[in-house]
Amino acid sequence: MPIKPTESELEILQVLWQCGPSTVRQVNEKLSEKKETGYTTTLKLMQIMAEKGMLERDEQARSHIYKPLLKEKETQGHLLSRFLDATFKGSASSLVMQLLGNNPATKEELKEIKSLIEKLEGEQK
Amino acid sequence: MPIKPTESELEILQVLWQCGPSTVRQVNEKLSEKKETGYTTTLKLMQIMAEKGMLERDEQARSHIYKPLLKEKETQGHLLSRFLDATFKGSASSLVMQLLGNNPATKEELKEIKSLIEKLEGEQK
DNA sequence: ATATTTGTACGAATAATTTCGTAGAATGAA
DNA sequence: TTCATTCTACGAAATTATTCGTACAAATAT
Repeated sequence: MPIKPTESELEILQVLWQCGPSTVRQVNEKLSEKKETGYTTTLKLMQIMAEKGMLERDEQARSHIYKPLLKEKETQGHLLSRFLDATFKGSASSLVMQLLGNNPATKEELKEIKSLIEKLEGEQK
Repeated sequence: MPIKPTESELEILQVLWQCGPSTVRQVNEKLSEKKETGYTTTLKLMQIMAEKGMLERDEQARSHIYKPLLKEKETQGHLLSRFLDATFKGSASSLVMQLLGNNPATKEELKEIKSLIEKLEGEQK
């Protein structure tokens, strides 16, 4: 059973994936751009995540440096597949319909997706 | 801010969307197919959902009949857009890539999606 | 050297969600 | 009638997630 990060944990992972290994302060600063967040709150969360095996920390320096042990794509994949089941009863096409129908995608995104589909159709034969 | 059903609440909504207005027992029976669930647990949840305005209940008969006040598509849309932001930083195309890359879709699904994209590309111009 | 700042540790308060036990009313069967 | 079953109501325990205060060690500045 793959690890399921909570919402707050995911926010932290996003920062680490984007910025690379970071200190609590750096992560907290980044999170604070979006929303009010206490330093010790972020600290505690990251400590818990380390305990859970989501993060690894380097205690060499006084400010510990954390890095993600979960891979971005892989985690997105797990979360997506859970979400797909819970919300769309597993129907990928309903999800995509809903997605493209509502959230207007850019022309580039559409082209990108289309070419992926064509590639898949090719493979499938 | 749209209402955000919790996971358990969503499971109940799914049953009601699929089966139409139902009693607690009917919902509980349906849920039990998938996983162990106590009757009073389901009852309590549905009562709370009614308080929150997610369900409406008809108290005419002794067994109250509940029906969803949230629309399926609409709710899926809200949940999806939250999920998209939280997990894919809002990038619809990454989500679709991940989705089609992993969960193999059928030929029909792919065709369906492709024609939707072509329609959208047409509109956009 | 002493005061200020910056860091970790950690317990515990708070909040949100889920589960369950028990009471008692209504219904149905023996 | 009397007993068993099927409901709702509801409080409260159990669980999970989030937030925060305080203590104190290390580093830095005055």
